[in-house]
Amino acid sequence: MNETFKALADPTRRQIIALLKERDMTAGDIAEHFNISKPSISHHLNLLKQANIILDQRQGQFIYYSLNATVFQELISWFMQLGNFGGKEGD
Amino acid sequence: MNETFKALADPTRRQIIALLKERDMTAGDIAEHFNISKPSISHHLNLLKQANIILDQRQGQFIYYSLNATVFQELISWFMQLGNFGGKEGD
DNA sequence: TATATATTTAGATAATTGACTAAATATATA
DNA sequence: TATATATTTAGTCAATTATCTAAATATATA
Repeated sequence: MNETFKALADPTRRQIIALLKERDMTAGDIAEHFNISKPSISHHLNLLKQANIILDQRQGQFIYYSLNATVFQELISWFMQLGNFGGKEGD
Repeated sequence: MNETFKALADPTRRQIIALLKERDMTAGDIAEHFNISKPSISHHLNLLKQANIILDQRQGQFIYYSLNATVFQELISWFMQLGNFGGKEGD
């Protein structure tokens, strides 16, 4: 869980997540949306992968990245249990 | 939003959140649950406060900290829109 | 006022992190 | 095999962060 939160604690990585929400993309496609070097993007992708937030799948020369919805479900659960959201209001 | 995610990206701070989920506590009460110095705890509390995750309220010599549920609602929304969770399964 | 308790602020330091360039690896194709 | 493209790995460096001790501030009370 710590890896996951740390992975989310960076604006570039959250932007990558936002991009992957729209469609699966290659590392190169993703890199083109930023002003930072490809190795740096690769590093961010790696952290997101370690955190289980994204999945990768090689297709020939390309590696396609996609979101792993499962992790977001878990995160939502984590937040839900904090606030007793949506539950019974009885004290 | 970045401040919020960064505040969550630390195990000590998430443990503080877990403690405050149970009941409001003074800075000293919180510090007793950890093996780190009070100034360090104070620093973590400050980051959580900046991130709007906790609220503080002085009562005499003591400062009581409590969770700010509003922020968690916002975070849940953030995650929800990523995965189209719980929505229409069409497409 | 003087003293005790609760907490924060200041300043220093070691560890972590995000960025870079250069080099390596994997695949496709001539 | 040789070459081109896509991506990662390695190594370095500056900025950020978590921690500490010492000192300052705020409140309560004798």
